[in-house]
Amino acid sequence: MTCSETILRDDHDLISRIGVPMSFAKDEEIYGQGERADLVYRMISGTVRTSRFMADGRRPIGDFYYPGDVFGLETTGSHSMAAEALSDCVILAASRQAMLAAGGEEELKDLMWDATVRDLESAREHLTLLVRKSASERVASFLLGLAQRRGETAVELAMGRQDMADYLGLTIETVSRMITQLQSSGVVEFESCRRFRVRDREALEDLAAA
Amino acid sequence: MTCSETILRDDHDLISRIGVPMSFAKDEEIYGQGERADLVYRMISGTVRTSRFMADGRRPIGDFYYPGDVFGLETTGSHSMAAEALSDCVILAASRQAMLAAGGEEELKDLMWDATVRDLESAREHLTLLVRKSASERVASFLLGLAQRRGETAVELAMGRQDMADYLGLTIETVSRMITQLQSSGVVEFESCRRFRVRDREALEDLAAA
DNA sequence: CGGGCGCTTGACGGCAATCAATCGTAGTGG
DNA sequence: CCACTACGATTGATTGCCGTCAAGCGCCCG
Repeated sequence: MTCSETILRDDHDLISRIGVPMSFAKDEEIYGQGERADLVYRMISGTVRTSRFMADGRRPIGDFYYPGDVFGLETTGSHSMAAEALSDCVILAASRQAMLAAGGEEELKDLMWDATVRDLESAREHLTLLVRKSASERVASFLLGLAQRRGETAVELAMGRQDMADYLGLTIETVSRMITQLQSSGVVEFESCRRFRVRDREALEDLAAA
Repeated sequence: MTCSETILRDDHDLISRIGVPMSFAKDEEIYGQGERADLVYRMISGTVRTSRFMADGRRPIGDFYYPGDVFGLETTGSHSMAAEALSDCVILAASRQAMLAAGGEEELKDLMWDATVRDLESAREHLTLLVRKSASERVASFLLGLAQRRGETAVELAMGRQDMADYLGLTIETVSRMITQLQSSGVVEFESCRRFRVRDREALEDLAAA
């Protein structure tokens, strides 16, 4: 982990104002499960996933975080999940103490509120995704979600098949099969296994719907 | 829906101070999906479930709320899910306006923060439950959760099999089979279909574990 | 006593997990 | 530059769990 100097700063945001930019390499751990949570992070570039290791090897994924997202807040004092870089990342980090000193309690509260609300909405969306029964619906929803997060037609997948599978509650083989299926029905097109393009948005929405 | 007079009030809580007690009969709707959310509720007695109706008939359950819980807050202005009484209920209701006038912004913010944090933790727990693959693990986790929420050994099930099934992402038949299975292995004992007792807590924890 | 409703049980089929092999791409060393 | 390796993704074959359909049971209430 190294520090970088040339980072765009948005002075309207508390973290952006006092945060320290840090770089993480792919697969590097940002914090571990169980560690004390005294830093708050804001994504500048790259993608991060939070996950928890379970005794039997299953690995539920909490969430993915993209540029602009704030993460690392916990309602308790310690991290219930670990955070890892899915790709090379640049992340601003700021301590609660420093933020209190720099911006005051009010601004810190607002920041925490926004991040928590976002986490809650994300968790709810994830829940409805998991309750959807069929594997194809889950995969379709996931791809659609990515596609509408970025406006573009061609979307880069930040994560590999295993991470998708963990997030969707499926196996990597099933995810792969569903993707193949979506492709052969002409709904999406994978240029490479990490990059796809929506060919028939309406059909994709129908498959994702419910 | 009728109003009741003789309700215990806890004056340390904003809702308790100015809330209006309301009674709901079993299966009565407290608010509907899509309605404007300007009231906040606090359970006094009974149980409430929030759920969303989907086009194909599936009905994901958001959460169950028990005495003491606060619900009805939304991060947007309207209710994304409906709330219904699972049993006869008494609930305190207070409008945001009235709470602002009576307690001030600070106290309302604190209230919303606590309720939102609770919702988030609950959603995360629900997520790990759904990612658990096997039906028996889900049912075991659910029963264990209920058992540790109430300290007692004998637990009353507030909801029917259908609500359990919706919450667990299973069918009512599968839930029933798993319960039978748990019973015949001596882990729990159902005195009636709405009331059970944990016979071997350690075994139940093992089954729920992961 | 009879009807209705919710729960349980049974038989069967389908979908996704598992096991296993192959393919494709990227990275490495000759 | 090209083999060779390694790893992730895909595809195939088979198993097994859970959903579906259907019947039976128990309980409450009229």
